[in-house]
Amino acid sequence: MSKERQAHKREEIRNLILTTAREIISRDGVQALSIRKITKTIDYSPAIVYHYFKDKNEIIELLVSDGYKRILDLISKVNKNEDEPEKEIEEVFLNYIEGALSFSEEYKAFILNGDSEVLKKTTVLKEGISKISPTIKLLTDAIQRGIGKGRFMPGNAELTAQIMWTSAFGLIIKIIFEKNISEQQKNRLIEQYLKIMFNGILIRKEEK
Amino acid sequence: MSKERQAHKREEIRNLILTTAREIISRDGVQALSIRKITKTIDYSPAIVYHYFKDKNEIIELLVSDGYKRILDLISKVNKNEDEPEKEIEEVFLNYIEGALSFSEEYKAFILNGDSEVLKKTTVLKEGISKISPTIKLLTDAIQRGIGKGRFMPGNAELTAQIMWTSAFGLIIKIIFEKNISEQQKNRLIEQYLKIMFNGILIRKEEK
Amino acid sequence: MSKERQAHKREEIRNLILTTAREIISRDGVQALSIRKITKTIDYSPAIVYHYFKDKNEIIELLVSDGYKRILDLISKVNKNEDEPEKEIEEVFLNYIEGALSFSEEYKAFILNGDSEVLKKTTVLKEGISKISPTIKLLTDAIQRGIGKGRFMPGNAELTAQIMWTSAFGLIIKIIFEKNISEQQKNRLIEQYLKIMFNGILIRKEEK
Amino acid sequence: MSKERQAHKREEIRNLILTTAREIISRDGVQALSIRKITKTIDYSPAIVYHYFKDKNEIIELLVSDGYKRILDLISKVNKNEDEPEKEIEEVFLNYIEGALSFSEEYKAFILNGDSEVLKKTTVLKEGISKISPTIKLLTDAIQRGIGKGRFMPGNAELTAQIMWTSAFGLIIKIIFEKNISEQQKNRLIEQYLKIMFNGILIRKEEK
DNA sequence: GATGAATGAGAATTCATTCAT
DNA sequence: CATGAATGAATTCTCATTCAT
Repeated sequence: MSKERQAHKREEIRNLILTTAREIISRDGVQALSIRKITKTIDYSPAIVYHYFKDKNEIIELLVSDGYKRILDLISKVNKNEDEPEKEIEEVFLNYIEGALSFSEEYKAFILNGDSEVLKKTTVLKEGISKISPTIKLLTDAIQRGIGKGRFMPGNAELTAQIMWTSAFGLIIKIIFEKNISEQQKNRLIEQYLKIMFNGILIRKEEK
Repeated sequence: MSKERQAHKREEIRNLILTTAREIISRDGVQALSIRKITKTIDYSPAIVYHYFKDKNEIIELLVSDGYKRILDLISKVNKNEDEPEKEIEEVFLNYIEGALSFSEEYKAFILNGDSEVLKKTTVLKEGISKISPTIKLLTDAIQRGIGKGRFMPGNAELTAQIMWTSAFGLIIKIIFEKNISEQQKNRLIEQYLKIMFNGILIRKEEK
Repeated sequence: MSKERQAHKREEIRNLILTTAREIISRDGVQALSIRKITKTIDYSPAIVYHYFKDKNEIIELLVSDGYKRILDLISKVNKNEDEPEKEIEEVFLNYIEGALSFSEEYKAFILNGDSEVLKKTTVLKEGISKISPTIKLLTDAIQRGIGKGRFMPGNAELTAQIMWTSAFGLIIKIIFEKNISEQQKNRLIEQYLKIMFNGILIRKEEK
Repeated sequence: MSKERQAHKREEIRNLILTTAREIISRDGVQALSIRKITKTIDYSPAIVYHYFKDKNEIIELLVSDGYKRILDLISKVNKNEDEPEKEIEEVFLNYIEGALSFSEEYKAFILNGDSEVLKKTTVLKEGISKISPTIKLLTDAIQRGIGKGRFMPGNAELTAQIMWTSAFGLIIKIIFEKNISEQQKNRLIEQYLKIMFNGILIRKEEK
């Protein structure tokens, strides 16, 4: 077998393991992942895993950072909109929500993973997180821009980003858990989410 | 021993088991609950559990529906405020958030439980849910009142209730998972949550 | 089954496990001891061990302290001999050597065990050990007495005790390893050991 | 590549494997030696070992008999001292003890190896061994010379050699096992060992 | 009503070894 | 000559559950 062929084969089995792991996590949650389950599915001996990965943790971490990257990609493709940052933010969240829902079980598994390694990457609420997390930074920047332009209410942009994010997150998780939500209802919810975020529910005095 | 006495004793041990299970879940999370841990704590043999419960799952389910009741209690104690429904809603959420955070591990276990039995009770997003779920009904009513009184923006009150609920839910879950959020930061986030819900982030044209 | 009967049965199985473990250690060394080997021998499932013992370590520790106790017993039965401490010391070593050889494999396993828990109990060479180890204390005291009485060469009694002990130890270990030493040769070696030791520490009449 | 060149290369890798194995044993003890550890260190695949050695055991045995040779070398370099054989013997033991301690893990592995092949080489206690083992022969001869010269107490020189050897052995093994012995205490112990040994076998002036 | 005994299944790893290439 | 793939057998330990008593 040629070297490329061999490397190819190797990569194939690595991917087989990763894919199987991902499927198990999607189906049963990350805590249900076990080496045995993986290898039973692909009809190999459990020891084979240690041929391709250091340990179970390496697999989880690979899957996590992969999922993380996918989510980042969803957001970073958004077009800058200098004049109307709300349009930009809307696009971010539409992308994010649609994307998360499209690989929902994985999203659920990772974002709700209590593992401290995973948590490091998914932290959102800490003060100053907008300097660390690319997602929150992107949001915070857009909000700050909106404030600067006099389009958004003045205030702490990071806090606003955090609430917008956790609110979207809550909606996504609920949609994932409640499996039978119709497409139509889903869209109405997303629309309402955006409406409230941008306008709130209160009619302000000045408006009267 | 009289029959009542016996029944009483029986009830006592059942409660002992349930209470211990609840403590373990609160401390270490639901996935750390094991029959052995329960019975070691109360100094009984593991087998005793099967005298009082079908299996481990029954215990978890009981705990979950109990937690559900407690959450409902948190909300239903809120004082009606006819003139300013937003005050009422604010109180609902403050109660709800504080309450959920005060027994956080239980809340997490309960609300993120994938079991279909449990899901029936925690459903929130379905259209028409405001006629079924007391929580959402309460919220929807208050919002409807606000709209009627011309204080809230017109629109679908149920949808608004759902978004407000899922948004609070997302914030709560994130606070629970990211263990090291300071009390101060927590309060700032809750405050910002309420501010956005009520006012949104956008400065509306009419306000200029 | 009566309570005593039950307790008896329990004790029986505990002992069965311990005895089997001891046999394995004697045959194959302490590092070859495994839960599976024990339970395969006694035809039980591996899990049973954890019914009777916390973990594998507890078994080893029990066996070790048991062996330790046995050795201590060998020595502590020795009669004090105030006028001629050398007689007393001789008896100590005769007892010790004979005793160690009578459960030789166990002695070997434990005394050569590199496990730090075990080492704590079998330490001999540290300065000041005569205040800790009963064995060395007993020896040191007797030697000190001999020095005081003008029968032994003056010097550091603890050091002397340590060398006498390690020398006996070396002899014992070698006898155990070289399985085919005849009874006669064994006795000649022990005799020679004592002869060298004593003529070494004893001040002979002519020197006075 | 020429045949010699090839053989040379082959020998080189063999030695690389052996050297690495020796290092692992010295560092972590013989029971920690594993094929994987060897080959990971030298950046080869585990399978390579089976090209050069039958199995893991062959490696250990080679290492052991090599260690034996090294110990022999330590002793055989000692200078003959016709007039004062005790000086010669002292040098032998000082060399032996220092040498053994300088590659302690190997010494331990070697001397405590229960393998019958190895035991043949390390036997010491059999009657008549002084005609077979070079070490004991060397010692016995020196002692015999001492007796002949009227400097040592008359008696069976082989037995004396055996006791001197096993006593040194016991001290060495204990020093190796009890890892934290200070250099100072070590030297005191060795000194005491020699003092006891010699005052034991030496006929002192007063006795003449 | 209570429990001790017992287990089968499963968890993650590690290891020496074989074999086709 | 060298190796990557693969495995079977071990290792310790945990757990939910059953059952005879």
